[in-house]
Amino acid sequence: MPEIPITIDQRPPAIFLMGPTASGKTALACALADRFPVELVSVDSALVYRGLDIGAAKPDAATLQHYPHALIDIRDPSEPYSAAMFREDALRALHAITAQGRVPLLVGGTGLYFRALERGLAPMPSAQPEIRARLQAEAEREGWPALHARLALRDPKAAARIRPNDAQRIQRALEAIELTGQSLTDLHAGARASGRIPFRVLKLALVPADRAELRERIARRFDAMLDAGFVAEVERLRARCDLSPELPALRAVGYRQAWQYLDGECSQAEFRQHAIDATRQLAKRQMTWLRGEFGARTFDPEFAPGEAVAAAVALFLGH
RNA sequence: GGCCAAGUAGCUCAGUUGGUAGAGCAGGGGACUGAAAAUCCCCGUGUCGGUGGUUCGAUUCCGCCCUUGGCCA
Repeated sequence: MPEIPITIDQRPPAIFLMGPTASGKTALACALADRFPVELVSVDSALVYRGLDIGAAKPDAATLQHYPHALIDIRDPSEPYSAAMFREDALRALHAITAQGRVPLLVGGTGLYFRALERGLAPMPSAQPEIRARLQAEAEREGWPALHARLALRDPKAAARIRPNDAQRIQRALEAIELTGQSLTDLHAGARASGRIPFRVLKLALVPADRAELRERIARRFDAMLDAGFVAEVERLRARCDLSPELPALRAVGYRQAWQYLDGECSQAEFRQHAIDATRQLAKRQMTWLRGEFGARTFDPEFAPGEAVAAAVALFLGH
C-alpha cells in the first residue's frame, strides 16, 4: 500500500494584516484579538517612534492597554531605525508569541518591512553616518548624477537600476561598496542569507476599491488630528532642540508639513492641505506595494469586512 | 460711473514679435534590500473669459461685452 504523501507544514502560523493608512487596520486587528488567540505586532516605520502619536495615528493609550502592540514606541525620534532592525525585532517578537502558544498578527502599512520580514535581506553593512555625510557633501558640490556616474564604474548593474537623481539609493550603494569592497550587486547576489520567514503566513489586505472614499477618510482623520492637538505635539518635539527635520522620524507624513508650517513657510490652511495631500500620496504608494507583490487576500474596507476576515482567520487557524 | 491691471490645465502662473500652448503643484500609474510615512521614474487637448472684426489663419492685433482685483470719483 503506497504511502500517501502528506506534507504537514509544521511551521507555526502568523497572520499579516496589511493596508494603506486610514483603511481601518487597527480597529480590525483589535476586533480579531477579541476573537482569536492572537498577539499584535506593529509593522509601521513611524509608530516605532515615541512622541509621534496623534499625527502618526498611533492607537491611543487605552487601546494599547487593552490590545498591546509589539514594536510601537521602541525608538526615540532622534534614533535611526531600519528595515533590518525591524526584521530582527519582529522575528524576536514572533518567536516569543509563538512560545506562549499564541499567534502573531502583524498589522501595518510599511511594505518594505513586510517584504524584509517575509523574504529576508542580504547580508549588508548597516548605515555609517560619517560616510553618508561625506557623500552628501560631495553630492552638494557635484550633484547626484556625478556620484551616479562614479557608481556606474564600480557597479554597472546597480547604476543601471538606480536613477541618477535617486540620492538615497546612490548613497547607499556607494556606502556599501566603501564598507565592504564589494558591489551592491554582489552583496545582493550573496543570497538573502537571512532567509524566508519560518512561519506559515496568512496574508490579508484591506484595499479600498474606491479611492474617493479613502480620501474622505484621510481628510476627516487629519481634521480630527488637528482637533486632538497635533500641532502642539509637534511643538513639543521642536522644543527639544536636538531634533531636526532631516531625521527619518520627522520626515513622516504630517510631521514634515507641520514642521514647515511652524517655521512659517506656509499658512495653516496650506499646511492642512499639504499634509492631506502627502497622506493620500502615501496611501497610493502603499497600495502599489499591495498590488505589486504580496499576493494577499484583499478585502474592501468599504464593505465592513470584519466577518469575512474573521472567517478567513478561523479557517487558517483551524477554529 | 471713469481709469488701470488680470482672465490660459483641478490650482498658481509662463508663453505664442499671428501658424490652436507648457512649467510647478494637485491627480493617475510604477519602482523599491539597514532613511521606506523615505527616495525616485513615467503620464499634460485645455471652447487660451464671451462675442464681433482685421487676416489665408486670432489664444495672440482691434472693438464691444462679462468677471475679478486696484486706484479715482
